[in-house]
Amino acid sequence: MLDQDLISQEYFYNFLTGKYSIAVMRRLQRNLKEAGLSITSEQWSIMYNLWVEEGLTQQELAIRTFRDKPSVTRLINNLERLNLVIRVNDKNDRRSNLIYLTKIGRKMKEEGMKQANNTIEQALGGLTEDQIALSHTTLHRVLFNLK
Amino acid sequence: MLDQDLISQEYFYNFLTGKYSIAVMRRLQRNLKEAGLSITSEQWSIMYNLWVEEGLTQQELAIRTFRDKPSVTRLINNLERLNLVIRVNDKNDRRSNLIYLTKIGRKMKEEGMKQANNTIEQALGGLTEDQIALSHTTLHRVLFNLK
DNA sequence: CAACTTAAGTTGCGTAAACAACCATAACCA
DNA sequence: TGGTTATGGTTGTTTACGCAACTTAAGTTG
Repeated sequence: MLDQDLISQEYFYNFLTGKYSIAVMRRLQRNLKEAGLSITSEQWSIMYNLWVEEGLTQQELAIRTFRDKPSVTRLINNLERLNLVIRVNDKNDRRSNLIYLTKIGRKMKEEGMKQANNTIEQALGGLTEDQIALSHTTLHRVLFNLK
Repeated sequence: MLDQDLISQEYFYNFLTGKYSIAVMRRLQRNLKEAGLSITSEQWSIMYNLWVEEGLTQQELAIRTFRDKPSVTRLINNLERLNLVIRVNDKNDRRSNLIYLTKIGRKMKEEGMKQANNTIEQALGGLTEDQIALSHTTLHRVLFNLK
């Protein structure tokens, strides 16, 4: 095996063990904290989806965040305890909870998105538009393959 | 904002919340399980580094797996309980533990690597060599930026 | 409409993460 | 050489994850 192959292999295994995403999520966490937002990167991913659209069910949030139902249940529990979201029982389907933001949750959007964009800039610094677009395609395919 | 921009933004935020890596790690976990290996993907990442080189310190494993020291302590605890690795106190530096594989741990290499390669194939199916090489460059840069 | 299946959410259990505080040993240096 | 600093590892606390089992409500069908 050539050296080049070894390096490629290492890249694959880094990918496999989440090294890249650990790095990104850790940075997001840090940026949120430094901006005075005491939420985790996992909680951020729920909040992000609610900033885009309120009144989603937990099921829908699970799909959009790629987490399982129990994880969402507990994330919502914690966010509810932080007074950032509330569960509203769906009148039409009493099995479902519709998740809405509180005033505090809505107010957090501006700074929350700012820190997210900040993190992305830090992560992608020095890369060209083309490079970014291409890895977009690649990662999209990965998600498609594994779904 | 154009639709295309919205899609790009979504890609960024997926990246931020670890969606891709959750997918990959979950698949690795599943493949390991189906092959009868009862280790987690996190444990796999420790084992992988030991399959490459035995006798590493926990500190060195922390660096190579991009995890913090307490995480490695507990991963090694669990792997030791599974009789896959052992801690050997370093005679030259009594603060350090050198981590070695047991016979069982060494025997696991073949199937463990097979399932890893399997997972990578599943994840990257349908992508060209060029696409893979390019996202390699991109992700490498990300790691460099955030380190 | 009763029996069966599907769907939404919760709970239990074992594992893993980050961060801070801590202990023991080694290295530094004045 | 004695005190300070740096390093390797562990422990405590809170949060999060995956999987399986469970409850309750909806939908399906004979």
